[in-house]
Formats: sequence, C-alpha cells, structure tokens
Amino acid sequence: MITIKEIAKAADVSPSTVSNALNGKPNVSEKVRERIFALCEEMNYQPNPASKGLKSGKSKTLLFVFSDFDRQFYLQIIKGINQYTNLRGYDLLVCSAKTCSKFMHPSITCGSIILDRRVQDQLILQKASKDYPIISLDRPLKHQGAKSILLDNYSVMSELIEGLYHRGYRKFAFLAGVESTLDNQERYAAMAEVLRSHGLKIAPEHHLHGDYTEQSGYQAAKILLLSKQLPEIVVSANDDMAFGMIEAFRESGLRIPQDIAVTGFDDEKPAEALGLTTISVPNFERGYLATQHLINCIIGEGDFEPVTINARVAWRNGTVLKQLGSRSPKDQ
Amino acid sequence: MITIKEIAKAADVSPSTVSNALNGKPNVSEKVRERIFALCEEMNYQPNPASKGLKSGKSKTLLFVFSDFDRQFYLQIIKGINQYTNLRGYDLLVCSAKTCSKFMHPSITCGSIILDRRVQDQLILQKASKDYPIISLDRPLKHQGAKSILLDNYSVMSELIEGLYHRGYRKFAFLAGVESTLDNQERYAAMAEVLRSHGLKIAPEHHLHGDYTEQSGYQAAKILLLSKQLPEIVVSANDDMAFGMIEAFRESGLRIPQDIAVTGFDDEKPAEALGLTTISVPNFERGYLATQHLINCIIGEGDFEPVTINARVAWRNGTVLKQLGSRSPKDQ
DNA sequence: TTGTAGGCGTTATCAA
DNA sequence: TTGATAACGCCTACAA
Repeated sequence: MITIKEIAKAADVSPSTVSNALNGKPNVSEKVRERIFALCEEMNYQPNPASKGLKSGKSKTLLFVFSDFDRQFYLQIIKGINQYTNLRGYDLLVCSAKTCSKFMHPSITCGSIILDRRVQDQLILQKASKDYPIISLDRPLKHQGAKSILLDNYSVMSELIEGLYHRGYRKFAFLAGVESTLDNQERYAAMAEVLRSHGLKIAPEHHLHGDYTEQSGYQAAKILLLSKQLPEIVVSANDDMAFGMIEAFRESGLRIPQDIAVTGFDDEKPAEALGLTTISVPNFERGYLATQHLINCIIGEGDFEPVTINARVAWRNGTVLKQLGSRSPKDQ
Repeated sequence: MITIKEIAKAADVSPSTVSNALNGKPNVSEKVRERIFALCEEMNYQPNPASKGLKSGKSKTLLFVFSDFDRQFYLQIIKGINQYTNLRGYDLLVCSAKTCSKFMHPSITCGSIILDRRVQDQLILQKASKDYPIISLDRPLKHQGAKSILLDNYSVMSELIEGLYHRGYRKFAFLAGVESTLDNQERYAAMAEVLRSHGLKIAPEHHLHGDYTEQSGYQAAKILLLSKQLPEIVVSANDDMAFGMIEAFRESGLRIPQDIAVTGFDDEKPAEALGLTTISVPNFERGYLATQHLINCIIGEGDFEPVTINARVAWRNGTVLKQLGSRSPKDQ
C-alpha cells in the first residue's frame, strides 16, 4: 500500500506537506500541490481511513443494523435511511447483528440505527451514549443515548378490528407471530380489547401460532382446517403468514373471502395484487425519520424521548367482504 | 472513550500487559488477567477497531456494494453472500456506490463484491489487486485482482425464444432495458439471432424501450397500443417492465395471454402469482458463489478468470399460451 | 511474568 | 511555505 510517506519521498517534501496538500490546506504552494496530486494519481495512492479515524475520532458515517434479508419491506426502510443520510452528507454502512458490535464504535461510525431483533438490548445500552447515539426501531428503551422509534400497533389494530366488526364479522381468529415480541403482543392486545368491548372473544382453537414466515402461516391454516368450526376471518400478525394461509385455504377449496376472510399486517408488495386488506406501515418515512433523529442527536440537537409513528389500514376487497351481513355470515 | 491505557492505569499494569491479556497471550498471570477482564467489563472498554487494523492491516471483513434498494431480488444475493461469509468466519459490510471508495481499503475490508452499475469500472480497476480482490457481478473486467461473475444471458434467452417459437409465436416485440447495459444487449442479440435463424425479425415499431422500471413498461405498452398491428408476444428485458405492461394491457381491455402474451426476466416474487413466464436467475447461489470466489482469492487460492453462470426459463401459463397454433395466432 | 519502546498512517502543532 | 515532532490506540519485539 502506498502511504503518504512514499508520496512525500517521491515529491521530495515532508509527509506533513503531502497531508496538507491533500486536505486542501492553504499553506502549500501551487507548484508543490500540483506535483503531489500528480504523484498520488500516478502511484495510485489510497488514503487509509483507519488512520484518519484514529487521530480525528470523527467519522460522519452512520451504521444501519439489520439481518432479516427475507423481509422485503426492509428495503424501503434502507431507502429512507439512505436518502436522508445522503441529504445530510453522511455515509451509510449496513451490517448484520452478528458483526455490528465491532462497527458500533466512534472510530468507524458516529451513530447507529438498529432494526434487528437479534441485537441484544444490553449491547445497545452498552454502546449508546450522548457521543454515540443509537436509534432503535420497534424496541422500547429508556437510556441516555438511545432513542426508540415505535409503531403504534395498538391504535391501527383497533381500527382494523373495529372496521371488520362493522362489516359484520363476528367470529375472529388470530394468527400470532413470535409471541415474545412486543409487536405481536400489542397487535393481539388491541384485537382482544376491541372484541371484548363488543362482547366477543377469540375461541381458544382460533388462536393460531406462527413465526412470521409464509410457511408457518401455511401450516397454521392447515391445522385450523382440522377444527370443527372455522372462523369467519383470520387476522394475521403479518402479511407473509397471511400469504401462506391464503395458499392453504385455496388448496383446500375454500373461497376467499366468501368462505373465509384474511387480513395481514405490513402491506408488502404482493398484498396489493392479492387485494389483501392489511396495515400499511410507512417504512420509507420511518427510515428517513430515524436518520433525521440520529443525525440531530449526533450534532447535539436531539433528545432521547421515544417517538411513536402511525400506520394506517389499507382496506382492499380481495380477502375481506365489504359487508358480511351482521348475523348470517355464511350466506354469501 | 476508554482505551487500553486507562485500563492499564486502573489495573496498575502496563498497556502491553492489558493488550496481551485481551488477546489471550499466555504470558499473563491468571490473577492479572482476571483483574484486567473485570476492569474492562466495569469500565465498559470497547476496543478501537481502527487502530487494530492500522498495525495488522488485515480485517476479515468483506464489503458488498449495491444501491438499487428497489430491486427485491438483490435481497437474495445478500442472503447468499451473508450466509457464505458467516460460514467462513468473515464479517460483512454493505454500502452504496456513493461511499464505497472509502471502504474499499485493506484497513477496513479485505475484498469486495460489486453489484452496482453506478460504480465506475475505473474505480474497480484502481482498487483491485491480488491483495485486495474484487468480484464484480454482471460486469466483464479483465484485470489481475478483479474477477467477473457473469450471467449467461445469451443461452437462456435463446432457449426462451426457441420455446416461444415452438409454441407457435411468430410476431415478436422486444421491450429493451437501458440500452447501454451489457445485459440488455445480450438479451436482445440472442432474441434477434434465434428469430433470424427462423427467418423472422422484429418489426421496428415492435422494438420498445424502457429503463427497467415498472412505470417505463407501462408507458411502453401504452405506446405500443397506438400502433396499427400488435405483436403476438412482448418479450421484456426484465420483470418489472413486464408487470407495467401487463397492467397497461389489462386496462385497455386486452386479455393476457389470449390477445397478447408477455414474458419477463428475473423471476421476481410477483411473477409466480401472476403466472408470468420469465427467466429465473439463481440469485442466492450467485451471492454465495461470488463470496466463495472472493474468499478464495483473499487467501491466495483463487484465480481471476471470469465465471459464467446459467439461468433457466420458468415456463408459466398465466402470460403465455401453451400452444398458440402455428399459423393462426388469433384464433384462441 | 511484566514493562519499555517503536511503529502502523495520518493529522495537528509549532518551529524554521 | 515547509518540516520536525508528537499524538491517536493498539500490537509486538525485546528487555527486564
């Protein structure tokens, strides 16, 4: 590797002069500057970013941590992050939970956005500080240096269930995601509460379990089909599982939405083509906003109060009937 | 930031002893080692990766460069890269073209995989060397230090067109992507050659142009609909444009595939649901393979000969008729 | 078993 | 306008 020293030797000046020239300092003569630039070109000099970070300690690079490369909507989040990062003149680096610890360091990056359940809370708390702010998505944390951006699962899920109730649905099933996640808990709590307020509840055999994958939705549907009584509608904790269910129902000859209705959560790309009623999460905006907060914290103009953002119900007709008929759901 | 020095002071030993302890060197007594570890924990010591890379120069971190956060199938490539990277005990960093130059340096990463048209050939040639190998996807390069992994567009496109010919199609249109890209050129050349071998060619008004986006496909279809004579089939240079076309045709009341057939390229997720006949590219495998070659080059066991991989035609019935009828295509 | 000293590539300070 | 020197945090001979 060519270093500043070798350029200096070739240009017959001192290393500091080369450094000054390269950094556009005014105290270098035009003649010398030109000579140095020519030599850098010629010798293919590549500045060593590690040593640069050593002295200065500042990096102007943000880190985004995520691993779940299956979930397409994450791309929208990256897009939002990427766009705002560029806007403010920062660089973006992406890595997965496995290796993020190493890169969450002021000498490499100056802050991070975490969207990866596999990152331990403890690691975030350990790394976060006013000098190294961290934004965590979908993960409530109370810490000076860590700021949470949360989705208001509860409100939007309530809106969905209310809407379904008013369309005439009474017999609900819930397809849960990973039980331990806060998202899942909130989505379930909202649903249960709205139903309770209408004197309804979910039958135990209609409380289904998946792990957010399409396959688990397929399996849950197959199991549901064994039960004596089918629900009128299955509310899935995410789209992927809803897709799996729909496939399983269709395979069994059930018509959707006439025989059984399905809703999702996330509004992934195929949801629109399928006409799936689901929850549309403003992912691009989430990423954008997260980055905005992060940079503000970095430059000392942000606070560490949690922020909540809203989603909306995307009503579509492919998987939910407009009007079920309040008492006799099967007479379609 | 807590450094090794401060730990040393607190533990009342020298910095080198701390370094030795932390690196598991045998020349540290159990007592001292324990004291040091406890203090690191207590003081929340975070080793500075930049300085580590300074001396050794080796990083065991790979870089993947891509920006096109819209194209979903890139996720599959990352998945493949990520999986193999983990397998070999390396770390993975992802960045976009805009900032990659900075991170393509031995002090940060030890090699990169480039899948981003916006990265200039020149930059790759400048950075690549036996000590810093670069794998470029879909970009032919001849250079010691850079290895190309290319898709055999020509063969698979020939197979598609032959198959369509044998199904009875005669009047072909081609919806081109960005003209300057090699991918597009090869796809067109294969199509033209197969048609020529059967004494056919594409009418000038049936040579359509897009830029790989869904919207451009939609527009191209609208323009095509103005022409006096419609083709029997439009072969699109990618899926996204095919999706746009299909939407436009349907809006105009055309039935697909009865009135007009469509094929794509990429086999993106929605292609299956739509029944779109398209080219399925083994993206996960490409990523996996690219990483394998990269690491082999890094450890000095690879070569820099280009590699070609094969795609396959995914025949589906939603957008192409099984048998058009060799002479009278419209009598469906 | 521990400590000292030098170096990695760059930047900043200060002197020439 | 330039150059010498020290410093950033860590590692590694080598000396004690």
